Formats: sequence, C-alpha cells, structure tokens
Amino acid sequence: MIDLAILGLLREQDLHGYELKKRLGELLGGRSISFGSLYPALARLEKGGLLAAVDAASDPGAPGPSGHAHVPSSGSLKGELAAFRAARHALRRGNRGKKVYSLTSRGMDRLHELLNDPTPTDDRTFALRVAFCGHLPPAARLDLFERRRAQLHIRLAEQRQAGQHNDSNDNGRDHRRDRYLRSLREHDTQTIEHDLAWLDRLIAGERQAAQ
Amino acid sequence: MIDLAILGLLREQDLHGYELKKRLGELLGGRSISFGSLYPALARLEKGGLLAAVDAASDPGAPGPSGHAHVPSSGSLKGELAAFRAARHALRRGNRGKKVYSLTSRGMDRLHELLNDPTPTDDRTFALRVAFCGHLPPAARLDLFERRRAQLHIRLAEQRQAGQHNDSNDNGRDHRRDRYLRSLREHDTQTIEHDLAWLDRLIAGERQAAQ
DNA sequence: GTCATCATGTAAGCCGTTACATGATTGC
DNA sequence: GCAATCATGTAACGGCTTACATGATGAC
Repeated sequence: MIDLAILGLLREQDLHGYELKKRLGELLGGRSISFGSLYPALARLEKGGLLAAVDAASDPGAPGPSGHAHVPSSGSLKGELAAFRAARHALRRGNRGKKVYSLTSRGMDRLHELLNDPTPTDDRTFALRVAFCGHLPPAARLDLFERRRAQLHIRLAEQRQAGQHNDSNDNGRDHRRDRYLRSLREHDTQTIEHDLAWLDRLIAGERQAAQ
Repeated sequence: MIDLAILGLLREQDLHGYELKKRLGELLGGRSISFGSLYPALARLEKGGLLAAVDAASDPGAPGPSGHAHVPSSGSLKGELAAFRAARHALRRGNRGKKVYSLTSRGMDRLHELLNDPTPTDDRTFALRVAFCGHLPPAARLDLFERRRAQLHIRLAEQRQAGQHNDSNDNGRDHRRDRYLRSLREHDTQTIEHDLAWLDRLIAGERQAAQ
C-alpha cells in the first residue's frame, strides 16, 4: 500500500518525504501514514533501485543549490558524528536537509505492476489505484473497475444473506434492542450500493471513451 | 478492537471461538478477523478475568455433556501428548473440542469502558460500537453519535479544503488526466455526507426517544 | 536568540495476518 | 473408512504506529 502511494505520487513530480506525506494525507482524506513508516519505506525503495535521490530540482521548495561541505573537525564525539553526517549529506544531497526522490524506470514498472495486480485488495488500496489510474491504458483501467465491481457485488450478497437469519426468537423486548444493529447493517448495504453506483458511472465513462 | 468485538458478542450469548468468528464476520460484512488473532485474544481475556470458560451450556451447539477422560497411556511420545491434552480438556471443558466462553462482571465493566471511551476511533470500531450500543444508557449513546458526527464534520472540512488548491498549472492536457482523482474525491465527500445523514437520523431518533 | 515549522531518521512495540499443526464430529 | 467441516491452538512475520532523537530554516 505504502509503495503504491509513494510511487504513484512520485510519478507526477519529484518530492521529498515530508511533502510526500502531506500530499498523501490529502489523497486519503486526512488519515495519512506516519513518518516512522514513510522514511524506512523510501530508504527501502531507493535501495531497491525504484527511486533515486536527485539534486533538488526546481519544483519542490527553494531552487538554489550551493553545496559546499566544509568540515570543522572538532574533537568531541558529537562533533565527529555531525561532521560525518554533514559529509554524507553533501555527497547525497544538493545543499540542505531535504532529500528529493525521483522515480526510476524500474520504479515505473513496479507502479504499473501494482496498479495491474488482479488480486482483490482493501478499500484504501483501491482508492489509491483510482487516484493513479489515469496513467493506465484504458483496457487496464476498465479491468480495474470491473474487478472491483465484482468484489462489491459479492460483499453485497453476503451482507444480504447475513441479514436473513435475523433472530428466530423474536420475542418483543428483543425487537427494540438490536434496532441499532439493523440500522448499521442497512447503512452498510446502502454504502456498498453507493460505491457500486459510482463504479457503474466510471465504467460507463470508460465505455463511452472507448468508442 | 478485537476485545470490543469479543466482549460485545459474548454479552448477548455464551459462545465458543469458532462461532464467535462467524458472527463477527456477519457483523463486519465478510471481512472477519483470523483465528490466529482470535484465539490468543480469548486466552488473554480469560487470563485477565474478563471471560470465563464455562461447561457448555444449552445454547451453542449440542447440549449433552458426558465428560469422562479415560487415558489409555500408550508409550509413544505422540500418545503421551494426546493423553495430556485429553486430560487438560477434561479439566477445562464439558465433553468435546469446544470451549465455550462467558462474560464475567469484570468483562462487562470493560465492555462499557470500551463503548464509552471518548477518544476518536477508526470506522470499524465505530461500527462495532453502534452494533453494541443498544445496551448503553441513552445519554451515552447520544454522546457516541455526536462525537462521531463532530469527527466526520472535521473530515469533511479537510476534504473540501484539500480539494481547493487544485493544480494551479491548469494547462489543457492535465485537465483530462486527474479526472479520476477528482471523481474519487467527490465520491469520498459524498460518502462522508451519507454517513453524516445516517448519524443525523440516529441522533434524531435518540432525541425523540428521550421525550 | 529563540520558537515554530520543516525535515529526516531510529527503536520499540502493537495488532493483525498467513501458514502450520492437531484433533474431534458428522455424513456418506 | 474417508472426507468435509468444526474446532483450537502456535510460530513467524509484516506493516504501521508512537515515541524518541536530531538538526536546519525562517520569522519575529
């Protein structure tokens, strides 16, 4: 999930981690991922050759690179550590704290792999796929939508079936008690139907565009 | 989350783990929890005194207890193990594989604690709370609904705000590309509004019942 | 010069999953 | 007797969170 999010966002534009997190928060409606999960993921993807740290391009943040790493070489342990870090930073980055990532061609391949993966996924992942599916060939996009539709149809059937065998012992007082349970189920059903209607609209749009 | 689910379901009726999982699956619409998570949770709750294993009551499954553990005492390691297990089973359970749990008074307290906890939670947990809120005093129930409503209002505001600064560089081709992103956001917004409308209905019902 | 924000990372731990292992019950 | 299902558990691992630690930049 996190890989899909990162690769998808970087496809549009080179970004550093902090900015990436903000964008992702907007994409998923507030509930973003945490730094503790984002930065290790970025490191992993970079190590795997799917991302590359680039010399801060014009787009994200301040433009002027002026990288010169003069190391004062103090005696303290802390000083040594800081110097080491500064040197490492100077090697890898343009000028300052930011580390801007760019999608490599392998990363692009991986993104398409993740978008086309036919195994059913959770709601969040599907949302991400929709967000990034504009880059997909129309046929793959249609597939994505239809797979999701099938999945939701199954869910809906299960939901209805579960609603069937409602309390055989229907003795008065009980009637009022699980009123909330029934309301919940009804609402869930409607939510799925709402999702299905949306998917149908998307699919109709695709078919229309195909002509 | 899993604690809430277990305690809430056991409040209605004594159940064994396997049955519990099935009910939970119905409650959450298909996507149940796994055994690998359920059984350890049951063990933990039993150890904590929130649940107690009872001698299979009349309700869940076959009624007749006839527990007699005659141990053949074979020489093999496997045999010893089996015998040990059988003995352990005989001590703890009525007659067969099933281990039926019952909610203790401490478990009941914990359930109310979980239902009344005012910290905002994820959607799944809220669904569970609604499913079990029939046991709550009306005021607590109303509180639950209104806290959720406030939470959703915030989400909705964030959503709208995120939708504001849409691509300042609105140059033609771009227009068509993130059509899917916009559709997704619109759908998300509608979903939240749908949830809010439901909550409003629930709250109205509570106020009406309060009179 | 200090405070808020930007920015990157590490460590510990929680919560859940899949895969594995075992055995009882029931229907044919 | 054999298979499907019911039933309970353990072990390994994955992904994400919180809390912690560090430092740069900019505004006042």
